[in-house]
Amino acid sequence: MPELPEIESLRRQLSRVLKGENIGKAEVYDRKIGRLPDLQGRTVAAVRREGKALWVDLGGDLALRLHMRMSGRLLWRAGGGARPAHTRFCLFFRTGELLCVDPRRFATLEARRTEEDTAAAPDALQVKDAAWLQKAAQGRRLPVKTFLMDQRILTGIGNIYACEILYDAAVDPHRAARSVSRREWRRITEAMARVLKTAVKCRGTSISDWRDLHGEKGEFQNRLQVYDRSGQTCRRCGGTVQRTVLGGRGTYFCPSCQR
DNA sequence: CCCTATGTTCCCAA
DNA sequence: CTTGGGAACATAGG
Repeated sequence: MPELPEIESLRRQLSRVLKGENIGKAEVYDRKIGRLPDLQGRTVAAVRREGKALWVDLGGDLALRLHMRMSGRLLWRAGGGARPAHTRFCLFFRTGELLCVDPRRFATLEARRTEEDTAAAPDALQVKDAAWLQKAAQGRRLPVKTFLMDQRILTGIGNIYACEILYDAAVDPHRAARSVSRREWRRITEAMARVLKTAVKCRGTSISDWRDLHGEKGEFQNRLQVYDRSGQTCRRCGGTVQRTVLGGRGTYFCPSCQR
């Protein structure tokens, strides 16, 4: 479920709660999520984000890499108590517990060496160069929306924010990436920064079950312009928001003002 | 039974 | 070899 703004919200909250704290023990309840070495006594040095993945640096060369995929959630609680359904692992600290809950079991957890952090593609919040995007899109016939969601090109954008960004930029998500003009790439670049920064400030989009580290809803669902609004009136031009499918994902856009 | 779901990866055909 | 589309992964909810 989580995209860049949701993961960035988790990162900030995790950093505040975990930095400098020592791990008492780690328990994995679902082997499918991954395996862990003995982490007893390890200290959290930093929490970083790489696209939609979280890195928990544990000093030395050791780090945990966590990816929430579709339904993963992290929950911090000061006290103990019964584990929620679908809890996949737990890290215990003197100050509380960090639980990972993931109904669909797509999330991944791995212990890795810090140097294995091989960030190849730039973070969507760092991309400010329309010319660079246009170059990357050169010759590509795939829909511009699918292009923006390709984590090998740039990282962090998922289905909701791809829809919102293209709406903000007034570009039709079906357009072949290579057909997008420089002016349109400029609009997309600006929309990307605007939408993602605002969504981070709102601590993400709680459309169904996204909750932050402390179980709180985000606020960006109140500011969505197209996502999940099919059949409703476009706030910009009065047209009707349509839903189509691109790359197997529900895609929302306004055919009258996104060209 | 059908469809949908904030993600990634694999397979296949062109 | 590259590109793009679709299925698969696993589970819950409407």
